[in-house]
Amino acid sequence: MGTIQKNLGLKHKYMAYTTAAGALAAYPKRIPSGAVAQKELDGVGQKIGLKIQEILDTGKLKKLDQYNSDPKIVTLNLLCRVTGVGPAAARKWIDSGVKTIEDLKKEKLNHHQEIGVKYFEDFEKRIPRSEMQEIKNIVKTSISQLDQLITVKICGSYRRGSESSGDVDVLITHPKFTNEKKEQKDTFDLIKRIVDRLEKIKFLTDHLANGTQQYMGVCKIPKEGAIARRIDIKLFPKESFYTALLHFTGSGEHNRQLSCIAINKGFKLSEFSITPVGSTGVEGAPIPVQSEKEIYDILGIPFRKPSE
DNA sequence: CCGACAGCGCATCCGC
DNA sequence: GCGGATGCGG
DNA sequence: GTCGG
Repeated sequence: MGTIQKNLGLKHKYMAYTTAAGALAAYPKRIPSGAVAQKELDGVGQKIGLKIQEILDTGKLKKLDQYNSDPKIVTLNLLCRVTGVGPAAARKWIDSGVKTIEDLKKEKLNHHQEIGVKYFEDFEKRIPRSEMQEIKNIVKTSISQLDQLITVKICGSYRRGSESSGDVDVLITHPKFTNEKKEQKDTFDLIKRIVDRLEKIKFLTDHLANGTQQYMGVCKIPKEGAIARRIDIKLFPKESFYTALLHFTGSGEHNRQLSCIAINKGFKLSEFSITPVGSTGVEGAPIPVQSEKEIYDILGIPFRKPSE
């Protein structure tokens, strides 16, 4: 239900379904009824409570079956799997008769969508940890040849120790790239130089977005039969690096927990900084941190490695 | 009853 | 050509 | 869709 709401353009309903599902999954006991679910679980209200009851009673959900038997919804869900295609573009094409990915190839697409269609199958394949390690080696080696001072971290589920990942999330920083010198970022142009280099060795094959702070593109291990992978490279000023590292290592659930703890203890934690928040709600200057552990220390909770 | 639900970088579109 | 709005992604 | 002001 959540995915459908998202593809319809109702992203907050999507969030509502996602949190409700998360609460349900995290609940240690069996839920005997929709009413109990609504009472016990944060994020489950009347409507979802009734849906839970229906599933308990009948084993299915009428509303969901209705959606799944609606050809427009089925096509919507298909088209939205293409990266670069969202609710607005999908709706437009469905109205003009597009039904399949093959149909989509004949439409006028922007660059991002062209790449999305080109690698449609590849992008849905998981990346085994062994391949992530190969990718990490290529990226690290190549970047260190460019400038030894650049710090490179592969984040996401890989950093948490997962046996497979959905994409490659690379975080970088440089001691000379600070908030103060950020204004010169266009001349500094670290990302562009890195992208050039990785392109030259045939690692990056296509680009989706190529800015001064953020790159999104496609990479392949340069060997026969390799699968195309989505890769992001993000540059953070050194003051923000460890909060960013924490944030992009996740998980999303872990981020929400930390954020909640931070608020309770009078801080605000984001990917950019950790700041004190006074009782009046006024936000203070960011607290400098030089490791992830220091952030845990500030929050007064024991440090847990990403893999925990 | 009604707004928040994160905020932002990049590509592209739109109006001028 | 330019500034702002929109779509999209993570 | 859910929560909270």
